[in-house]
Amino acid sequence: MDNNVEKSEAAEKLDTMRHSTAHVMAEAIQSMFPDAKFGIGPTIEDGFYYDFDLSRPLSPDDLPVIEAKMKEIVKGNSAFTKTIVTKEEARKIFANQPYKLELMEELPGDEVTVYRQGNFTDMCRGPHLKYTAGIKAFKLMSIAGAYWRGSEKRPMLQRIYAVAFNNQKELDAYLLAQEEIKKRDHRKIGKDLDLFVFSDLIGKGLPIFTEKGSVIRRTLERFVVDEEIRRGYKHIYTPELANIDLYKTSGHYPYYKDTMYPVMKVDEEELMLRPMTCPHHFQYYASKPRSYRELPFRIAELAKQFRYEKSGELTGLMRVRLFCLADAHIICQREQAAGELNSVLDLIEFMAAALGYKPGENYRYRLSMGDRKDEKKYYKDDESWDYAENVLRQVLVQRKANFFEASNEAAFYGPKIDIQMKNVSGKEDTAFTVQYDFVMPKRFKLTYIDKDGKEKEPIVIHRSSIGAIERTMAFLIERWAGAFPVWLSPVQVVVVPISDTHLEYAAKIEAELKAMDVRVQVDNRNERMNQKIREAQLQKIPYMLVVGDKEAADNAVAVRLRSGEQLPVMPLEDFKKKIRQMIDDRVNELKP
RNA sequence: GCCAGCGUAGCUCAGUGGUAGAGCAGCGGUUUCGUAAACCGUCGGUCAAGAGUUCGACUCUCUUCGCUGGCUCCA
Repeated sequence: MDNNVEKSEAAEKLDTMRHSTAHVMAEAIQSMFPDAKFGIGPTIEDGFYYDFDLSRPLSPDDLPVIEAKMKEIVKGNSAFTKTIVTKEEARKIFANQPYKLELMEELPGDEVTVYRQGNFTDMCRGPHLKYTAGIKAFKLMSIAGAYWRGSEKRPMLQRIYAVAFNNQKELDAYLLAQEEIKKRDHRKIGKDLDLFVFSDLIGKGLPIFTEKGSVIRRTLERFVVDEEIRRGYKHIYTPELANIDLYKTSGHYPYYKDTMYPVMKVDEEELMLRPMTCPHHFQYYASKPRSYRELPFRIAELAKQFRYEKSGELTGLMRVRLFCLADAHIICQREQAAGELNSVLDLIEFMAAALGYKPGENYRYRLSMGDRKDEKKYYKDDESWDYAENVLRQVLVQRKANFFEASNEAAFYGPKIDIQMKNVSGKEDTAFTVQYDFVMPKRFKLTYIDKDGKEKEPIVIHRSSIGAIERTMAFLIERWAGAFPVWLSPVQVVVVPISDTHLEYAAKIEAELKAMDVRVQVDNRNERMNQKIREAQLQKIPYMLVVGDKEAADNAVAVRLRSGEQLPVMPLEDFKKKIRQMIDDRVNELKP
């Protein structure tokens, strides 16, 4: 407990120092650009940023100059002084600072606090250090454009991102850690391990999965389909192209227009590439009258979806323009919702565990609520919203799930539970999602005949078990830094014959492992064993079987793990049994 | 899409107004090897594309395309 309090005090001190560093950066900017207009300069994880409106664009070459100026200011050791002024006075002080004025007018009360150091004055809640010399170790990292107040319709300011720490050692450690993080980037590993590529002729945001990448993808897809069928889903195929009226009926069209590809006119029809699967699945449900006995009606599909993403939003496999969602829609009675939600979360947790994700550590739940006041964005039906939000929350609470709530993150048709995962650079993204929907059944007039013979309206749960395959692969690559669990490894075993005389025995091993569906290769190139081992290591192949005279004579294998560890020589039959079991059990360790 | 930066061989990178370089990979040999790089030879680039400035452009300017970091958006 005490430890925690101390920690949070230390964190607060660090936060104050970072915020003061932001002011010093602003002062440096002011000295270089006397007519600079200042936006906001908050602290963020590891540091801070500040937004400026300047007479010319900043270039990365400016950063060292600004940094030097900042160091001068720190050395000058001027005091941070706090004054409370009336808004009337503040309007005079910030007469040339339109952004500050805009912010001030929105603050409650008649007074604002103003901090000054040197000849720089800023409107700021504080707190700040006493003197600039309290600033220890910082580094300006990058410049970026950022819309004022996050709105595309407002001017774009120039933002400088910076990090700051208590001492140089911590800063160095941070920078080193950043280097390590870059090495895990799925785009780099995707290239190194030859998992996916892009072609300018095909188009941006449209990846090609190489043979190796396709092995991973196929393995994931089979895993999902098999597991879902086992859990009572009907796995189906629906068209990736549909009449525009389908999305007008669903109500998606007005919300999704901007992310849908343009209409294709074919004869008298207007067709669209689908941006989502739900309406397709509803058409299957609606193909004939349904009984309450058929509910919950669980429809699943590995569904390709097409969404126009702005070019600047595309990132490797993380964000693409065509993705394959492990999608499903559960049509059920309202009273069945809690039970179904629990099964869905069971499935999701099962899948996540198989991929090596631990709840709380690698992912957390976000209960995403709607903003009832925003009637343009969310369907109006307070009773249904209340019911749905309560069911979702109750399920999470009862499961003792690690979750937090977020407002204004729901779908237009209902609240949802998002499974939030951090990518390698700490950016959190929605990996999977579970949505409660009380709108679509009305739109599509979905019904079932209840016990009493009357038609009733079901609700729908939209859910994804492992999300979009592309994004999930991106997360997986970064999670394992390319050293995938055996069951996912594109090549599971490489046989390394010591010399040409062992090629025959190597081929025999290959044939036997292949016969039991193990992904195996013999490295029969004219290279030295060391070279072959090195390359297998770099390719992160889990098992290397080194075979020479001894092994051939005993029908044995010397097993080297990609960790570098060497297992005692074992009979080939033993290795076969072991690896088969490792794959079947989807074990995340290599050592049997 | 917006702001800034980057784009040299399959990969990693050097070169900065005077007709393009290295290592690895590839290919051809030699070598037959006990746990992370054998040796020799050789192929490979209209320096992202197009236009302009210049006696001359990979190098300077503009446009387009792609990528990166952000913003906006998102599975």
